[in-house]
Amino acid sequence: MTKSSRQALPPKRERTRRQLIDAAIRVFAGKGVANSSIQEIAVAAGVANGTFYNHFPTKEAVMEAVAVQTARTLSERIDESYRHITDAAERMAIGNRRYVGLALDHPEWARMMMDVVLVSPELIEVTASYVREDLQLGIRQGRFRVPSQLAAMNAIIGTCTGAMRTAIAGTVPKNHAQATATVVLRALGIDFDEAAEIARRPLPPIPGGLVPRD
Amino acid sequence: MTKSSRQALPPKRERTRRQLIDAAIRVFAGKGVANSSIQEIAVAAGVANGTFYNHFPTKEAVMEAVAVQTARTLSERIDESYRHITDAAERMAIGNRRYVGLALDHPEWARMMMDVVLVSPELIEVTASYVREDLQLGIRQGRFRVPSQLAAMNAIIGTCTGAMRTAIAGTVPKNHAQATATVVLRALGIDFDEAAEIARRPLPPIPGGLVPRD
Amino acid sequence: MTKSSRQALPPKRERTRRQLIDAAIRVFAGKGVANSSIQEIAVAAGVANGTFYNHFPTKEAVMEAVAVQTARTLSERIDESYRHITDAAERMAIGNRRYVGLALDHPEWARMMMDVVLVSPELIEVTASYVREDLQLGIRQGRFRVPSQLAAMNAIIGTCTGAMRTAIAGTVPKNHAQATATVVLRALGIDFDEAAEIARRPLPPIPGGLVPRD
Amino acid sequence: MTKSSRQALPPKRERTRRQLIDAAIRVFAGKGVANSSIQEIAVAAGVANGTFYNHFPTKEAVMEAVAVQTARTLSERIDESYRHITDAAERMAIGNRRYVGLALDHPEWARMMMDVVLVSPELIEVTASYVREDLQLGIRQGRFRVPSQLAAMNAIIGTCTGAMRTAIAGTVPKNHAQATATVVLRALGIDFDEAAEIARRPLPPIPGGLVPRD
DNA sequence: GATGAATGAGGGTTCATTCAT
DNA sequence: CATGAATGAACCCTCATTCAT
Repeated sequence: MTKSSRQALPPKRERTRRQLIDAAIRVFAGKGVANSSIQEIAVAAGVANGTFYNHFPTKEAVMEAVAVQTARTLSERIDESYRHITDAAERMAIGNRRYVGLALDHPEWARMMMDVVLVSPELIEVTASYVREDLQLGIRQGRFRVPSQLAAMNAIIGTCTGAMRTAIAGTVPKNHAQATATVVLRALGIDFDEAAEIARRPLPPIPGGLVPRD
Repeated sequence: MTKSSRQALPPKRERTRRQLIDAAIRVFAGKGVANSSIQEIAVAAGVANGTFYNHFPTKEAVMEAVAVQTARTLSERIDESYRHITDAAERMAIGNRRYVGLALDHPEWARMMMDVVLVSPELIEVTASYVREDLQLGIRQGRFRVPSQLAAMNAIIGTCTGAMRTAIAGTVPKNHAQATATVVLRALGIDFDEAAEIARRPLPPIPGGLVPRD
Repeated sequence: MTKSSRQALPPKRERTRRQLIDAAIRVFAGKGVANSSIQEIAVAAGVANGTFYNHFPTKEAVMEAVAVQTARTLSERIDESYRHITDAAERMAIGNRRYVGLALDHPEWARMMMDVVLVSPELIEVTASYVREDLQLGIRQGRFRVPSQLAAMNAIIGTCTGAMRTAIAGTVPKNHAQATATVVLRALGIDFDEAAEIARRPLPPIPGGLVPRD
Repeated sequence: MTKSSRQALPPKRERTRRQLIDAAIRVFAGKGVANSSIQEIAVAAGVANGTFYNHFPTKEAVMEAVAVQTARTLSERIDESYRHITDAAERMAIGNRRYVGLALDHPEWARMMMDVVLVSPELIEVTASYVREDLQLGIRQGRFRVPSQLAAMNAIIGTCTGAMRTAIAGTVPKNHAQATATVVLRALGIDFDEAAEIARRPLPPIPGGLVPRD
């Protein structure tokens, strides 16, 4: 077959797969992961329900794909936006505020992410790996002092997760994202005034926005 | 008839209700809340499925009952065990370690609690109210310094939740509970060495154990 | 016990029975016979559901009681209101208009009656017996001429039933009851102008109203 | 493949739908609409219960399909059989007798039809529209004189319905259909002797019989 | 008689998954 | 590969009915 001889990846199959993932994201965001059926995803993707199974063996599989794509996209964009920052504390404060801000600006999106993570907890590792690098950087820099890496990771992710949840749930104070970042920095050993100051620094811009299309 | 002359309430209904709640706890602990059906709960309680509906209109209703009973029992026992402690920091460190310890000692139980909370997030308030009192006590005592109460609550609960989740998921370092308490105290403004020291103090005993029957 | 020594009928049992029938009427009128449960009737009657079975062996039994009481009450009141009318045609026109008027004034009531009749068609005989007497009277008087009594009964009851149904369903012309009575009289052999005139004559008053309480 | 090259529509879906409708007709005729379950219909159709829901969202939906198909078939066959008759009175008398005859010859069928109509009364309109045309034709021809079209329609349909019901219920006189038609004609203003004569005229034949297969 | 908790058959509905076309 | 009809297990929930108190 002569098919596009230039591009190695067969484009048709890949496109359908992407349609399904995108559709899943929309459906999950709209009705929550638990209330979404495969049929709805197929309809939203504009394909027959049987087609789903040519790409994903099960619902969890598509959730995993959604989680991976979402987390990867998010992490990459955030990471890129502060590539020039070298202080681990500041990097941490930026990352934390990004996630809380996501929950404030796109609550359904954030809810979907957290839903997905709940079902396949190992997927949090995609995000966690970025966080861990900054944590380890801070430790190497002597900026952070923690009793154990695991406890520190739990503190960072748990605090942010909690902050996102309250942000999604309803009204939060104006300084929610800053306060969250401040608390995290303190948990990592930065003292109060400096933590608060770092958490107030302006966020670097993100060229294409944080959330792809929507 | 001599029946308990003091308590007038017909015991039958209440007993069945209790059977159902207990059965729900067992079933939830065994297969997770999401995978548990009402029929299974009824069977586990040794009653007909229709009986369930004489007591709870829906699965969420029984989950609420489970959550309330669980959280209340737990909170009360923990609270009672450190009634004599006046330092908010120490109180906090005890409470935190209790919950992490629960996840280490009774992972299915802990998993069940977290499942239930996820479905009806408002139920976390039962536990949170105890936490909040210690937080406010610490603030009044000048022990804690936080950028916002909400952020602090998120840090406490989020960090502990994360620690419980990792404890449930698999292997954690021996000092997991201590490290978690230390990090939380640091997030609240206690400095490292003191936080670590407080988190190492022995836990007061709990007379009847933390988890009722099992 | 001295119980009312005067009244022969034990009043308690009879009162409960009546409560149940009245409650059934209310519930049936409110939600339709098919959607009404025995439990609802018991609750509406203010008794325990088990009590129902001390009075009626089954749902149909209470429906029958409802139908008999309703039809009897209605028929008796209507009959009494035109006891002084001797012309069978006029009697017929009054009866027809009463029923159509019932559907116009108390649609839920009428709907309930028709529901009940549908489930136990033999109960229509309670009402039909009154109609039949007027039909036979008219035949004896030489006012009516019909090919068969059965066909005539079907015409009278069928036409009124249809008129009631359309009345319940929605908008009908102002003269609906009159037009219905006119058509029936014509089916029985009265010529147009006289039929129309008879159907326009004023209805005799009904002292206590047609429908008991409501 | 030679498949029917003319009709492009995929035949599978339509065939299953038809199976379901036919099965519903059989089941409804056998046990009454109210006592028929969707599962029974599915079994009778030889498909899985879930398949039902690929075609009808609810029991009422299949009832509607049944009613429409039944009423349409019936009306069309009857209509066609007297296409050559121009006198509205005779047309009316034929139609009336057809329906009463249906109840006499195929009581379960007739019962099913009436059951279905009871649940979705708007479906009677399919049949009523044919009746209405003859009524209006008669009025234009000066054959009929009625106080209101609605009352006349109620008389026609109500009388026939009643006659069908008594026919289904049990014994009726030999001239039942004729007597019914006579009474209806009289309600519409035809005088007795002519009405009786018209109602006695022979019925035009119906080529394939009135009821399809059974 | 009245009570009301318990029963359990039965019905409606969903949905992940299969498979012939 | 895509299609989409069919499948059937599993679930939720209702409610007439029973029965010990």
